[in-house]
Amino acid sequence: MEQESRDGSSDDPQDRDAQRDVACEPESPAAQTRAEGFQAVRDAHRSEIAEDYVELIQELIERSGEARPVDIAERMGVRQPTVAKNLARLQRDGLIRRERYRSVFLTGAGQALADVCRERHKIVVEFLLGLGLDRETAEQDAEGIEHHVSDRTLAAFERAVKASERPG
Amino acid sequence: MEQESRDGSSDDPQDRDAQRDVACEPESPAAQTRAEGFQAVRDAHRSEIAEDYVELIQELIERSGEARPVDIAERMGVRQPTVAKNLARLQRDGLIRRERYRSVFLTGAGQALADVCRERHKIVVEFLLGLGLDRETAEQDAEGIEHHVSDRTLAAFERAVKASERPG
DNA sequence: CCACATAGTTAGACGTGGCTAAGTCTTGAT
DNA sequence: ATCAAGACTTAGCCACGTCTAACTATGTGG
Ligand SMILES: [Mn+2]
Ligand SMILES: [Mn+2]
Ligand SMILES: [Mn+2]
Ligand SMILES: [Mn+2]
Repeated sequence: MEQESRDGSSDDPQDRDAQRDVACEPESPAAQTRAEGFQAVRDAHRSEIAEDYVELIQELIERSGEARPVDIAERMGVRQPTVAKNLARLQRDGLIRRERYRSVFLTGAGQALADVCRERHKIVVEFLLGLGLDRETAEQDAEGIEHHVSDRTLAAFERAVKASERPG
Repeated sequence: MEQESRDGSSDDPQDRDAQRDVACEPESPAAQTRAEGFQAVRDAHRSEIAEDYVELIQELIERSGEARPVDIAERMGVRQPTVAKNLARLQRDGLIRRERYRSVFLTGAGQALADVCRERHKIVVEFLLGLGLDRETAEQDAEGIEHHVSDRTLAAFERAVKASERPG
């Protein structure tokens, strides 16, 4: 149970991982590379609420003229005080404007974020539909997947959507 | 700013959403369906740590004979006390066994979960690779996406992987 | 056999994001 | 003009998941 006993001859704690990687099976990312992946997931989680809220707020405003907390709560599937707290964070982060007892509006930054998220959401949904999934499954899975799709992967999704729409 | 003013004639609060859906643009899930999607994402987030940990623990045991907290911490990209707390939750939930100052082992339930997660992880990675992504991007995005892929979507991914491997 | 490096634990802080209960504001109906 | 219903806020609770600082156990090597 001591840090060098499994690696053999190394005296330097720095090269433990390199040693372990060559000593074992071929397919495994370096520990640090792996850690970056998990870090990226944690980062995505921190922006997820903001992204989903501004997207929904934008849609509510377009479709019904205003975004009321009660409607946000219903569509997010949470209680009103939860929405209140999250809206306070969005305001703190400069994504929305609001006055007490009034509906919510997007700032410029909020609009910009909403535009990006809506487009990304649309691409992910269409990609999943192209795989043959029903709309409800596509929508539900996209709601989670969208936050974990890198630019490269989103581009790949977009290519696949175009490829299956154009020549079809 | 009152709950019925936009829907027209309804007196019954229950059918607000149906009314709104027909009144506006065609493509938008019902509020409740949408809420289920967000709920599914929140549920996935609650099991995510457990899934990634048991998967990593299984791999460490297979590759080096034991799973030490310090190695988990390095690969997860977090500090040791974070691992300690998460392992305590895993133990509470019956996924791992451990004694103080010793390494970690999976229970039967932990093994079963790890098996499922590893297989799912592999399918998602291979699917992304099949889209033409580099291995590092595929691994990193898969680390997040894997937790938001329903059974149906996973099956679709698997079909796509087989289709691109077999005839190629 | 003992010291020291390393691993592991504990304590305590913090922010997020959920909830309930209870209060306050607004507004349409009477 | 009032009032009741619904929307919004506030207060306070909780669990999770991250961190730092400080302490304790382990086991190897001198
Ligand atoms: Mn989403
Ligand atoms: Mn979305
Ligand atoms: Mn993962
Ligand atoms: Mn994984």
